[in-house]
Amino acid sequence: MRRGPRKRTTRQLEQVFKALHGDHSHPIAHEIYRRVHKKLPRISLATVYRNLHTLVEEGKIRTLLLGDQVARYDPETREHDHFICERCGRVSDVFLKRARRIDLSPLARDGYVVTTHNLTVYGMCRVCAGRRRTSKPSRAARKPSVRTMAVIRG
Amino acid sequence: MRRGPRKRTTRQLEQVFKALHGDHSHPIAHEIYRRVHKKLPRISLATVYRNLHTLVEEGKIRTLLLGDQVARYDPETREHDHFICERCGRVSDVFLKRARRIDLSPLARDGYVVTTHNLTVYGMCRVCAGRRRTSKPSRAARKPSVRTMAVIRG
DNA sequence: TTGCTTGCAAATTTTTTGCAAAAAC
DNA sequence: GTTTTTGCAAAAAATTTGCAAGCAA
Repeated sequence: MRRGPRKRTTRQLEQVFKALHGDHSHPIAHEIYRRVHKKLPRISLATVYRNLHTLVEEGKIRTLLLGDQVARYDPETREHDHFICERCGRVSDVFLKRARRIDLSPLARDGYVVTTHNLTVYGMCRVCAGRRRTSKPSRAARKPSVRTMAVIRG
Repeated sequence: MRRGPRKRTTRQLEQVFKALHGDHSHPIAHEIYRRVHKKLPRISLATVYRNLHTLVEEGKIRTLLLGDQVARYDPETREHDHFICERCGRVSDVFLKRARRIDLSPLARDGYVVTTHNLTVYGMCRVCAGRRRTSKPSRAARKPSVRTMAVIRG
């Protein structure tokens, strides 16, 4: 999972990991920077990016590229899927049972060698489904760009 | 699917659509620009982007955000999935039978309202699976960034 | 000490925008 | 003729990189 020189334990690396550990909000790099900045006011965004990459290489966190062209980071490394609320923008972890997951055998029969797959579901989260037409959409985590309206987000 | 003033038919719009029509290679904007540029040497990249957006709004093509933070465009508007070859970078359309697709009912039971979902599969395409360890990976369509090694691309 | 890591600034990459001129209808 | 679209250049937004100085081992 890693090659090259062994990594050193720096305050910056530790804090970047701490900022993400146990969090299920799938923050983007700048949000993580904001969090770490409170502990280490001199840290730079570049260092946050570099440490996020380090953590990904070490398998401690994962990068999520869910379709808004901005990388999100997830400390949940177990296999799981994601649900994106089209109203509030929140990204939730979703654990579908293995048996309920996708049958990819037709691909294998077709000559493809499958290593992994990714499933992202779109719709309304529980909170927003409740509020249905009461309040107007809040763009919580992220601005849903004009484009994302008619997009296949993969 | 559209609002605002009705669109005018320009040579630029026509050529952008032609450049994509019937193509299954999922090109990025710059590749489309390159193609159209042969026909209309004075076209600008901005115009290509604007026309791609127009075509998406009209439902003639789709935007694919598959995880490399670069938008791809697909003239195939029927519901389908994608396979990304981790060796050559090629993106293939994949049509899995409805019955074989994902059972999302657990989500509904959990209070989520599902509108769409997206499935992307990773592995080796037929061509590369044949060549297995003969030739070294070519980064055909796109550079697989270092990051994409340990990423959940969704 | 050695050499990986940081902070800062500048560079990259992809996409969007402002605006006057050109093209559609 | 009026209104949309284009081309060009500049702006934005996200991420990466060069480099001297700082720190971990």
